[in-house]
Amino acid sequence: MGNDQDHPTYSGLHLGLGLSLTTDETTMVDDHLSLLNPTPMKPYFSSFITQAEPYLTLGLSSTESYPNQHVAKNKIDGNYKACGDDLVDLSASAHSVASSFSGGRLMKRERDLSCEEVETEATERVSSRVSDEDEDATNARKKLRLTKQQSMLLEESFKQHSTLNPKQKQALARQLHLRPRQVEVWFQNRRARTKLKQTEVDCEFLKKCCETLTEENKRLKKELQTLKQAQPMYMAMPAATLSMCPSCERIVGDGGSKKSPFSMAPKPHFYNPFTNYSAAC
DNA sequence: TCCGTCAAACAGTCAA
DNA sequence: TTGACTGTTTGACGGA
Repeated sequence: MGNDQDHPTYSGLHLGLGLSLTTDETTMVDDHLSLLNPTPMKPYFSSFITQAEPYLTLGLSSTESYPNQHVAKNKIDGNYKACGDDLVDLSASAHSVASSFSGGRLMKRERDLSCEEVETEATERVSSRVSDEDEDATNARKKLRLTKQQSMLLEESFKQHSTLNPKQKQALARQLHLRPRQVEVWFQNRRARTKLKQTEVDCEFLKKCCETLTEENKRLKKELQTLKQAQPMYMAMPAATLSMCPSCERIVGDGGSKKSPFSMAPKPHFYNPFTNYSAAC
């Protein structure tokens, strides 16, 4: 594979009408989930099995016939998809390019294709560009879009364990028809983005805490001001004779043996997640 | 393995 | 309806 001579030279565009059945991949996902989870999501996946979507494909039949060849070249270069144990010379981006000429909906449709279908269709459409791929494989950033099934499977695996040992990585890669490196990268990104999301959540939480504390501080200052105005004697009393109970926050004089006439009302409860002093009471 | 970054793919919006 | 534009998501890469 990968030789121009192996493939016929196409001329012009071809239009195809087909019916997609995703039973093969669904079975694969289902099998895997049954391993991961004793109660696989059968009802959900059964919808895939029973789905027979008609679809329309508009393919490019010749490299020479690309209406915008430089764009196509950029997008196809260096992309490939691994199916089974062999690397198949095709590109997820490449069939996006092909489908992009026929509209966004088709593009979306193609993301849901099973690996086998992708292999068949994309091989037909882009195999004649292999020489160009080789040419620019080094300087083009490879990018594929995982199918829904692949993403779901990865998500399921991630739920089980957020890191993979080499054996698990290999197994998952085989199962998903991806390279181990791709699985590894997916997990790296997933971990990083989970962490980022958690950081954002924490940040929001802290902001709210800060706001609440600021409000509380303002309220207490105001209360103190009111007390100062109402009870000038309060301030005249030597500080050494006053103490505050840390639990109920009442001000007591002389070690608290007798009740102070200046006892403050208990502070409204404010829960501080970091220092929950009220527990000491 | 993590982190920062790039860039393709995609979705949403809006004017013509 | 369509194409341009913009913002977001996500696969991939290189360095620490």
